[in-house]
Amino acid sequence: MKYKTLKGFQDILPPDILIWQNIETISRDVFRTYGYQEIRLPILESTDIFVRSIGETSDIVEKEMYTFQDKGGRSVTLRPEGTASFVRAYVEHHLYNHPAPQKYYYMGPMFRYERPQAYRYRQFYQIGAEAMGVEDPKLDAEIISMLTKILSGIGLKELNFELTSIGCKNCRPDYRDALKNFLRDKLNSFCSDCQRRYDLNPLRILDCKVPDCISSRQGAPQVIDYLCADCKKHFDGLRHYLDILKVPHSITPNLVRGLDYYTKTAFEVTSESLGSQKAVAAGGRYDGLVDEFGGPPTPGIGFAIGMERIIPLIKDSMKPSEGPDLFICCMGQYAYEEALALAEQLRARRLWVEINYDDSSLKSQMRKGNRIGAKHVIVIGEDEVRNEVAVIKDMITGTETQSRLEAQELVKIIKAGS
RNA sequence: GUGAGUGUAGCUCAGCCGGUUAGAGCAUCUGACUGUGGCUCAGAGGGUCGGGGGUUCGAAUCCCCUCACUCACCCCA
Repeated sequence: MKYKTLKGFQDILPPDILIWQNIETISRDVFRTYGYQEIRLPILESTDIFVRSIGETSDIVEKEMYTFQDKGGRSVTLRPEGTASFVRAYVEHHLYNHPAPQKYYYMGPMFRYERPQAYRYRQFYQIGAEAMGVEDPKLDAEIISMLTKILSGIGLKELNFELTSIGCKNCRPDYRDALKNFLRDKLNSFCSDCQRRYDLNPLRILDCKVPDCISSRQGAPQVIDYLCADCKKHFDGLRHYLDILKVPHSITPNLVRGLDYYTKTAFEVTSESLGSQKAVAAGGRYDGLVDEFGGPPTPGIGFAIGMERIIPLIKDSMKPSEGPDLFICCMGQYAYEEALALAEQLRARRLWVEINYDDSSLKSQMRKGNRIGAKHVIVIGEDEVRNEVAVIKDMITGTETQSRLEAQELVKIIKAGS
């Protein structure tokens, strides 16, 4: 094969595309009821937008970005995630001048140059939401509740909802120090990855799956115990409101986020039936990011759902089957002329109509009507054209009904049958 | 970037101790049934056996290299 998609990229074809559309429709409907409006952002941005927000030492920036020079010599990057672009747009269009909270959602592709594996692609799709301008945990609870509504609306079951607070720029350094102090003298009992993480991102040691590391980190200090008064109050408030909204959740203190901009609330939704890449959605609060982009200090919170992660979970239950409302079999030249015109009239009445295009036998045409899943088939030949009457066959029940060769009556029969 | 596994028809796979023209099921198309689908039967089309090199009289099969895919690590939606 000469040409094929790039590694980690994929075509999405029918009938799978119907599942995608279905998920998008359900999501839009939930967003609408919570007052979230769609925003469409460019896929390509200036590189420093991501470097500044995601963090220079994060894995995404260090090794996963699709970065290149455009013809003007500028460094540009295919977006690896949505929030940075969104905040850029929020500041650029002075959206902070509108009444808070400002609520937006987006859906579209993201790009990360990673080694592909199960449920992980280099171009992957996210449905994301961002809410700006409210610091109160009531908003956190609401957006999290909305996320669970979307996921359950899509039909996902048995998900784990993990929640924590990772503090703010005031209390997180204290925790980081406490953790490093705890780890310092027992570092050689950790794996080589963890020893590297010690300087780079010590919080991630808490997430390591190596058994020795798990036992060695027993008794390590937890973020939650180091939250400042403000962060603690926020976190307690969030848990209270989540209880009121009956959003089931578990506290996972060592939940680690890969992006530098998160503050306070961080959460992740996972599925055990996925394999190694099991996060289906994740998000958190980013109260310093607008500031960072040159806007007025504005709190924000958001999440993103990974399309490729949720589709395998619902593929079996969401099996769309579609076929034409009517397939027209034609015998002879006059019949084709009649059929073409008739098809147009029926399509104008919102029916999906297919006609046969070659002079194959009636049997072969019927077979085709059946194969493509037509709900009804009509045969038009010389007699039918002359008498303006034809037999329309219901392909599910097999019953035949006589009808005048005329759009209105045909529509009535077809709609009654389906 | 690291490690392991797999590459034969559109799809799922058999064939692999080397041996005539590379198979099956499903799918597609046609016919049996000259104007009525599904079931059945018959037939047809569709392959550089991932690519290159080597061993050999002879390679899908054995050896080397390479590419692609998959899974896992790292990390993440």
